[in-house]
Amino acid sequence: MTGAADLLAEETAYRLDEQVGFILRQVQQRHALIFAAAFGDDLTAMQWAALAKLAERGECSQNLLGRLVAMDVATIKGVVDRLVRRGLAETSADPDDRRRVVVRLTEAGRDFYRANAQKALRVTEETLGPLAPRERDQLLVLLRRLR
Amino acid sequence: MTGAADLLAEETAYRLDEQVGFILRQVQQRHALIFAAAFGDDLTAMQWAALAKLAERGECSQNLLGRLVAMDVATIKGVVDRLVRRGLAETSADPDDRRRVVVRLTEAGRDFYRANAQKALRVTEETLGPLAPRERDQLLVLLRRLR
DNA sequence: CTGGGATCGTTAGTGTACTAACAATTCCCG
DNA sequence: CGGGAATTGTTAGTACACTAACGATCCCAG
Repeated sequence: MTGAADLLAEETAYRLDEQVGFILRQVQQRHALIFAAAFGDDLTAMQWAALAKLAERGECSQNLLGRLVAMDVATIKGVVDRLVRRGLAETSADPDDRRRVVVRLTEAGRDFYRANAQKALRVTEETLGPLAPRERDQLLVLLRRLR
Repeated sequence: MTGAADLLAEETAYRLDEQVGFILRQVQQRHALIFAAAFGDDLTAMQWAALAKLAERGECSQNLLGRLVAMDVATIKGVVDRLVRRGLAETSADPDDRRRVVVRLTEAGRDFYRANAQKALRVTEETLGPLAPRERDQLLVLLRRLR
């Protein structure tokens, strides 16, 4: 069990194409393409995520929103700024805690959400398209454990 | 089977937390953290990917390298520039095709690859840590089909 | 009630990612 | 062989993503 086999084991058996991180990035790329094809110049996936979370939970502080959509403080600020610029969200000072900025959807934001939620579901659908229903469940179960 | 159930079906049953794209992004974030913990300020995952591919295949044009590591022309340029700035890679004009820039590792680049390939494997290992061996295989098979 | 620690938000800096427009080559077909 | 099409690379512009440093505010223990 020693000898040549050990030498091979010591060789750097590193193949980029087999590493999860590399594959993960490519799956993300494909998902981004599908999303962009569906939403075009209207909204990015990040902006949609923030908007959808606001629709789901109602208004909340910018900081909390960031945690809910897994964006750090610097990133969520940019995303909120762009949603505001597009007239889909608005911000105001929290009277109870003057550190806080409260973010909420505008009427246009709520309309946009209602008009596009189905389309967003189809993006997920198309992303998982190559898999059978059972395989999709399997994948989601496994991915969730790596979160 | 009609009535209230139909109304519910028509409701936007969109839950951000259940969408592949959202989960995928969080898994990527965790992987990036693990990579950064292992490689610190030495190199980003992108730079490592390009370096590893160059080690695997030897020199090649910047354009081809980009395709091999799934980065578009603008992105691969930035990554190569940073590898060159760190002294890990170098570029030269291709005498046979004057449009092309040939990229190759320096001696320092090859040393860095040999010194860190095992560490890169451990990053993959740790990313997949929560899964049993059989589950890891399952995940990779499914992910590859979504590429 | 006060002072130190935690929280919230902004800014600056670096590094992906992608698009679009452009210039320089090279290729190939008529 | 000549000229349009395709390939290669650069640049500019927008949008994530994270770190670090900073100021303002809030909270709580002594």
